Amino acid sequence: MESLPPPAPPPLSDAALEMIAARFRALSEPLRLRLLHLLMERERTVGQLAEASGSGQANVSKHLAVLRQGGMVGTRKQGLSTVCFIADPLVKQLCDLMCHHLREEMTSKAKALAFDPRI
Amino acid sequence: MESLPPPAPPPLSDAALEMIAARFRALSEPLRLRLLHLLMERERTVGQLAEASGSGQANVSKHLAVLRQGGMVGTRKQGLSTVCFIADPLVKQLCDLMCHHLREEMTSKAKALAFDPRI
DNA sequence: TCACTATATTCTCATATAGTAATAAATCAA
DNA sequence: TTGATTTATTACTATATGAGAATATAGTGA
Repeated sequence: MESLPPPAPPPLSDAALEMIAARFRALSEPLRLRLLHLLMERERTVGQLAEASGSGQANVSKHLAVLRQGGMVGTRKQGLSTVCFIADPLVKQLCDLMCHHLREEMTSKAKALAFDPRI
Repeated sequence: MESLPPPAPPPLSDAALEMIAARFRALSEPLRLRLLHLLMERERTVGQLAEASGSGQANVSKHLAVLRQGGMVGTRKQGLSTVCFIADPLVKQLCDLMCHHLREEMTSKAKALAFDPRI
């Protein structure tokens, strides 16, 4: 069983690390996070995402391809349009965790500033 | 309380998205994940991480700088050495979640293959 | 069939990043 | 001080990636 120190993490092959890294990489672009955020609200077509995000159609389409390949976004054809939706609820958990991470760091930095407010 | 549709996500500024993306980006490299994985086992010096990861010293040092800047790894000087450690337990949660995400996709793909084992 | 529309793809360019080698900086021992 | 050791930094190269323009593809309707 586990002894006192941190439970030993399971071994991880290079291939597994590469796959995990690829998924984090899919979440490492602001525009892709913006698209995911918009999709958490409701399903949208590619065109709607382009307009709502303020980015070009080609660019949005390419970023959506990355998210689709990462298993985070799904699509279905509806007439001419491509309707996009969040395919994996884990995406929201990941982003929430990261937001929490960020918030913690910001508040700790704010505290540090409060101790020395000469800037 | 919550109504039926997905709870509306809070608004997110471009600046916030950029910061979140930067943190995911820090986790988007296989070598950095390898370093984190080694550090989950126990604290290690830069040199130990270089040897254990099989990468060069300069490269490991640069990747550690990224992880430190992302608030994921902390360091302290101990004589000549720099001892590195996981600074934020959230890192493990994030990686566990992503592993889970990956595992789900793999098993679903495996099932898909099992339905048509002609390859 | 012929436009028209929505999306995907390709091409090109600029920028970012990983890796390595060389070097600088800091610490310890003799 | 001199020399050895550990880490950080810099310079360089190769590759990856984001953005936009142009084009291709496919569905829709006249």
